[in-house]
Amino acid sequence: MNLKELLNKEQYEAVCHKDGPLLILAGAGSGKTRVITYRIANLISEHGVAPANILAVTFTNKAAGEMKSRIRHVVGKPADNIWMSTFHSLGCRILRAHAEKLGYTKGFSIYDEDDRERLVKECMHQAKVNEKEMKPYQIIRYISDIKNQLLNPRQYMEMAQDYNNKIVARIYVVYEEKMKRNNAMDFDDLIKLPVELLKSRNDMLEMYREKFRYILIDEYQDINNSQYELITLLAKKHRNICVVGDDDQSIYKFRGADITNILEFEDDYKDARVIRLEQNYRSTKIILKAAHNVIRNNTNRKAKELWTENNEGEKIIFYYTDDEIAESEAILKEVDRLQRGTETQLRQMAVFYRTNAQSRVIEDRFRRGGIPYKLIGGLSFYGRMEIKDLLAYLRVVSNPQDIISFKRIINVPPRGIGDASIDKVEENAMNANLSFIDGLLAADNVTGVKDSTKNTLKKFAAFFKNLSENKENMKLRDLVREIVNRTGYKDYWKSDASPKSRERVENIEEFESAISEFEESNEKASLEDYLNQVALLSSVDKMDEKADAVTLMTVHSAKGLEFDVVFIAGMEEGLFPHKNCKDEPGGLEEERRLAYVAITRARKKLFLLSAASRRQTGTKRITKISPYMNEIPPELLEHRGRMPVKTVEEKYLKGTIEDTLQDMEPEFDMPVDVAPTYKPGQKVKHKVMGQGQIMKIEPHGDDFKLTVVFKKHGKKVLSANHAGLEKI
DNA sequence: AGCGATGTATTTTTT
DNA sequence: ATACATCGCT
Repeated sequence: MNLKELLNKEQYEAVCHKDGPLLILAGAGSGKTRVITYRIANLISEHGVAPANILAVTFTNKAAGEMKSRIRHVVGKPADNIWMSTFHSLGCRILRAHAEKLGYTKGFSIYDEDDRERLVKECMHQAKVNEKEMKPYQIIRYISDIKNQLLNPRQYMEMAQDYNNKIVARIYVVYEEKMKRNNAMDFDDLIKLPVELLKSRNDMLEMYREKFRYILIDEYQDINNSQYELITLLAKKHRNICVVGDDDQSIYKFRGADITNILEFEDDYKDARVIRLEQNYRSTKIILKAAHNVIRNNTNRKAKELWTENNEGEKIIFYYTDDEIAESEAILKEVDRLQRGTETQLRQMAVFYRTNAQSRVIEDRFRRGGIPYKLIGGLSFYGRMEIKDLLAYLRVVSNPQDIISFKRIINVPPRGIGDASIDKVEENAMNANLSFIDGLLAADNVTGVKDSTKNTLKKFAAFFKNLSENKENMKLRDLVREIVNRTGYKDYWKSDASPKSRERVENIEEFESAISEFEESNEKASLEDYLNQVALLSSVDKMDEKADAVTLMTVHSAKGLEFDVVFIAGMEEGLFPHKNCKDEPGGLEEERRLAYVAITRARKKLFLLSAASRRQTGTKRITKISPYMNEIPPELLEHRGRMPVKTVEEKYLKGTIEDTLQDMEPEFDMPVDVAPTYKPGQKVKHKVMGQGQIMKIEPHGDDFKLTVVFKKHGKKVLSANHAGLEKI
């Protein structure tokens, strides 16, 4: 392997660096993956480092798998001994080996946000917190933050000062108790608990420090506090830590990612070597220039500019459409044209959007237009209700302590078991110090539950107890078949002929074949392995590389990927940048980084789309073009679709009000049907002022403030209820 | 007690 | 639009 020929000067330096801390600042498309894989291969083949002594953390399991197979090409089978995965998979692997030391068993469940919310609701109930006071998902956010700070309930209790924090503290205590009783971990635990293990057990710390002599972390800019702690603990002794990242691509602040980790790496390791990769091999000059002109508006960043030897390329297309339907139409049209006209394959095209909700319209249009697509994230296969139900059935078998999963499926399909009965049985189990499943078996001791219900409960529990005891001897597929048939789950959906139910039956069958497939390709895998894999695979991991179809995904999911042609839909103020980011400190800068990430995914062709109006949660809103569009130099853009128009006011001052009626871009942020009587653009007549046009509607108490431009008197602000306007 | 129907608020992004 | 809670009916 002649590295000098394969790499540029900086890449070569990074690959050949052996011992000591190394920071690689790798811009978008600068060949980072290449550097990581060659560096690991080089450590093994040139420096004789044992693969088992290498730990590499990547952002997706897919990236890990790809790198591993490339390394295998160079060093062969020993590459399998490298620990290469995401942070959460790493944590899970450590915990599976040492669960008992922390008071869990190996079969612990991993709770996703959905399970967490169910649990939090129970906790709120138990801690006597009204759901109106704080919403469950807010509590989850708080708890997640607390766990990222590695705080236990007792520690947090002492710190909690203000009203909200005190409420959260009360719930957090109950939450942790219940999690432990359910033998369950959330995503945050998968990092927090390994840290606790290493901190409390010196033998464990020493063992893992000796094992992971060489550590490599990708996407370091998106690491949160607990992940930082974990890595720092492990790396402190040998200090062979190489981190790779780009401060301009930090987009996960909402889940605790802390950009200062990368900005301060050189303070943590004073002797750190720093290498910058600034040559871009991915995009055209025009795309790169546009990206730079957007990101340069951020103040909190390391100054830098990527460059490329690639072609100038084509102009970026700005597509302005009437509404989101027309937007999807435009995307479809362009996709179709590219697919026919050039050599671009569908798999080389992607549509990005800021929020998952935007995907539906695009999906519909693609489906009707006969263009195959793959949807990443959102309500994907594993997010479907029926699949989650089946997974809950499996989790009950794997972890009979998992009360949340039990409750999910205990009355699905309906067996006449209601909340009241469950509560009574659960309370009885608690008092008698029984597990939930044994509590069900002991249903006879409970008062106030019908005999028929008791029998159902007992039968139900006995069935799962039996499966749970025999799970080792059963094939996974048989386990699933047994569950699906014996619980009547499939028949339940089959009995209903609605298209929705038929789809569910199909999904159930697809699940059965998916599990068979898993079993065939992972012979030694247990039920627990399967459940872990399902819980920890990211949406991008589940992406089908082979299918020739257009990819639909959020900008967040797009990180680390690249496509020949990229469409970014919904370039509108309030959507991208999203309105919820306005109040958060640094929120707008983070949104801009998101835009930067989105733009830099494109190799050859970039489409940016805005719709003049958009329906959101049922109501239609007039939109404004995203400010990021103004940051891109106009000479890089080519316009398609309807023309952006000047404001009503501007037009009015120049011409007649009639001219403005056709094309206008009113400035308001109200649902159109909130003010039933008035609409922006509506021409009105006032007793004194005469003819005018409504430009802006804002809520004002129970009333609305109307901004009206009158022909004779210019702009006035009036109260909707008192102005006495007449529509004309 | 359990189920279905009606009314109402709404989550940006993800392991 | 959709999910979810609450309410009233069986």
